[in-house]
Amino acid sequence: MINIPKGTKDVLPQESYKWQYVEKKAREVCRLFNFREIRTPVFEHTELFTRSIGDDTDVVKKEMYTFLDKGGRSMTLKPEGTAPVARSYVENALEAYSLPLKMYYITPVFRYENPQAGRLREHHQFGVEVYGGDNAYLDFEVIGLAHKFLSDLGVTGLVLNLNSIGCEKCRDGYNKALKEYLSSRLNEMCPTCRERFERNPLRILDCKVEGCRKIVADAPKITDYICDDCRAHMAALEKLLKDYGIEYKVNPNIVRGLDYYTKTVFEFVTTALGAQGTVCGGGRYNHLVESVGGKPTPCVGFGLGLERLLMLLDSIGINIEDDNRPDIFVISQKPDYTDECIKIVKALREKSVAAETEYTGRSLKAQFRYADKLNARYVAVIGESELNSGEADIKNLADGTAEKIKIDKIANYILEKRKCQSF
RNA sequence: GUGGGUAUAGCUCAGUUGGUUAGAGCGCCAGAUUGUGGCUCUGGAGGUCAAGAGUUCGACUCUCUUUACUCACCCCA
Repeated sequence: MINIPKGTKDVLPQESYKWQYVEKKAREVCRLFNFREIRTPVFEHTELFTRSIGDDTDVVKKEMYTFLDKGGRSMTLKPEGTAPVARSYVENALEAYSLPLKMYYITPVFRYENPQAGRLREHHQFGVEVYGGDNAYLDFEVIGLAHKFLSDLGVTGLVLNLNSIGCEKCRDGYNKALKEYLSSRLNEMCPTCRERFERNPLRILDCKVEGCRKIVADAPKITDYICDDCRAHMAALEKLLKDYGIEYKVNPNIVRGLDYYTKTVFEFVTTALGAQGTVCGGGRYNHLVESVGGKPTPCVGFGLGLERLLMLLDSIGINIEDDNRPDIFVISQKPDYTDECIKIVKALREKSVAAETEYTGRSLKAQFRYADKLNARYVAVIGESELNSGEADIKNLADGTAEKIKIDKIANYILEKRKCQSF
């Protein structure tokens, strides 16, 4: 017996409709906002990620699925969706199209981590990217898209956390101030924070250890150090969010784990999923394109975890309709009529009616039960009398009513019903 | 990488101080006077009790090891 690899999940036939629904909603909202889909490979040259995400991040240091291909090249399964888009943008000279260029993707991503609630080794992200444009309107466009997507799905209880981590200029100054403040209390802090002090002091702001949190509470705030330009950017974004009624909370402690972020960072967070509450995270990355060899091009985008979103929909109790079901199940009264049933079903399918029948010669009752399990809308029994008269009872399984219809008119009957009941 | 928890039927779980043939509910299959589903009733299939070793006359039950899963830390979606 071979098991599924740790941290991965099958999407089974009885639940795939939920994925299809969410993906369809994502594509719809992207169409409304004029974002076009981009698809990139599942694996890339390892260097793409080390250069863009940053050598020093956890993702690159310990979470990548990296392997040598048969030509001895180092390849990595994509741990996130943004860097491959940047690579493609540069490689295909997408700047030649009108900017800003707005793109989205739905893709699996891979990180070698220990799984837990809301965290997998393979998960799926819906993400959007805007290339070319540094003003807050575009940040707002991206956040607004996420907001509309989530609220169209009926998601409640998410809080939009917002912060600015400044550009490199202000971040340098802030890092200096932060380290100065922390250096005297370093021995009171947890071992990981002591390590972070050298590597990435910003991250200490995010520590959950009680002692560290107390120290961090009085630490200098990034908001006091960001430059006029970054400050104005943040203010403009906040004004837009207020003007359009999108609630948010400024959270000076949110820091993202990928080095390419500048200025705006944001997360949509819930408390309903256990420890992993970030459903959607994103921000601005104005130097990403340069880091993969392109011209300076400001960008903004987000990634949204589909597994976490589905978990959230489930916990809220949002009911998604399963529309993967037959319009009609054609029952063979006796196994003798299987050929006739197959013929009828074929004709129905030609007319765009989803039709199913019995192949294994089961009893009438078993076929009814099966049709019921499949959630078929209608059922027709085909036997001697039907074949003689050319008419069959079309039974509505939901309410048990039936109408006598000519067999060659069944498709019309169902298409007519579909029009009024919109299925 | 580090901690805690769990492992018995397809699923959710019972299983007495160690004792003979390991149970229930749901699901699946089949019947309930021979051409009509859902509800009800009856019957059936389905388990190396995670694996290995040990203690014992005897282990699902006790001990050890391994593995898997799970939750949490770190970090992220």
